[in-house]
Amino acid sequence: MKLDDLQLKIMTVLWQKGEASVVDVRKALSDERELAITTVGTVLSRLEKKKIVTHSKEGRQFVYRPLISELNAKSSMISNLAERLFRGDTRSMVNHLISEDEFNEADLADIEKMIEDYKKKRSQK
Amino acid sequence: MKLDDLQLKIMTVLWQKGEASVVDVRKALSDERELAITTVGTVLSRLEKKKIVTHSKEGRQFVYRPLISELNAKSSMISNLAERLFRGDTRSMVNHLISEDEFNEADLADIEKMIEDYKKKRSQK
DNA sequence: GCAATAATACTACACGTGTAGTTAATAAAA
DNA sequence: TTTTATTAACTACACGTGTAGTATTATTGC
Repeated sequence: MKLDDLQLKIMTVLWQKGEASVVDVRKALSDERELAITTVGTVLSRLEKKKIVTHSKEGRQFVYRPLISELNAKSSMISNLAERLFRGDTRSMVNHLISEDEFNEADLADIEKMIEDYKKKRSQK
Repeated sequence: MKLDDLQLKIMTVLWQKGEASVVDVRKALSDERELAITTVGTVLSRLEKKKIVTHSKEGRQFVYRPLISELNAKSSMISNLAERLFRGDTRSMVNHLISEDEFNEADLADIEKMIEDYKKKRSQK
């Protein structure tokens, strides 16, 4: 799956709120960008055509809900990039992040902790 | 910077070979996709317009060379995604990879080793 | 009941990209 | 020298996306 910029912004609002009307979405984004209501509406119906969201009627207005989870969407987008950049080898992607992304000591320690935590969690499952 | 699918494929060839003519690029990609020479040419000149590659004349044909390194391009694309998905927090991206990407024990060990190696390398610089 | 308002539906347009055909220029072959 | 092959330039078109105006429909306040 692939979400372009505005699409992702809008999905983020839906994930955050659980559900939202066109007006809600527009308002949620108003800090960073001033969009016409129709713009938000258009994008939302396109997302619906692609089965990424759905809507139900609440009075006279549509309330949209995501059909895919944030986690899934992110995973999918990350895998997609890993596919494109590292022939699907996500380990290489992690390696790139570690060795090129200017993490400081503390960040690295954090990451090591994440790994330990994850190992622990997994072993007890 | 942003490279779409075919663009990235073509850049990958250039990075690999250092430089290549339109015919070379086409041939290098011929295993996975059969493209018209003009298609490759069109994409290459668009990339040139965007200052991502340049060319020089070799006899009657153009030889293209990348203007940006593979490492830079990848970093940029990864940062871009991290920006979009995690508000720029690459640590979160690593965390997502670790906890959602179904790494096995060996992978995790690998990653820990990468971190150690990187730390070591950095400390002696 | 009618006018104003609010909401969605429909239409439109620019831009980047993938894709490739057609044309023009040039070099090689006959 | 004329024909043929090679190469790049130009043109074209479909598709997805961002963006929003206009039209239509439904609601509500008077």
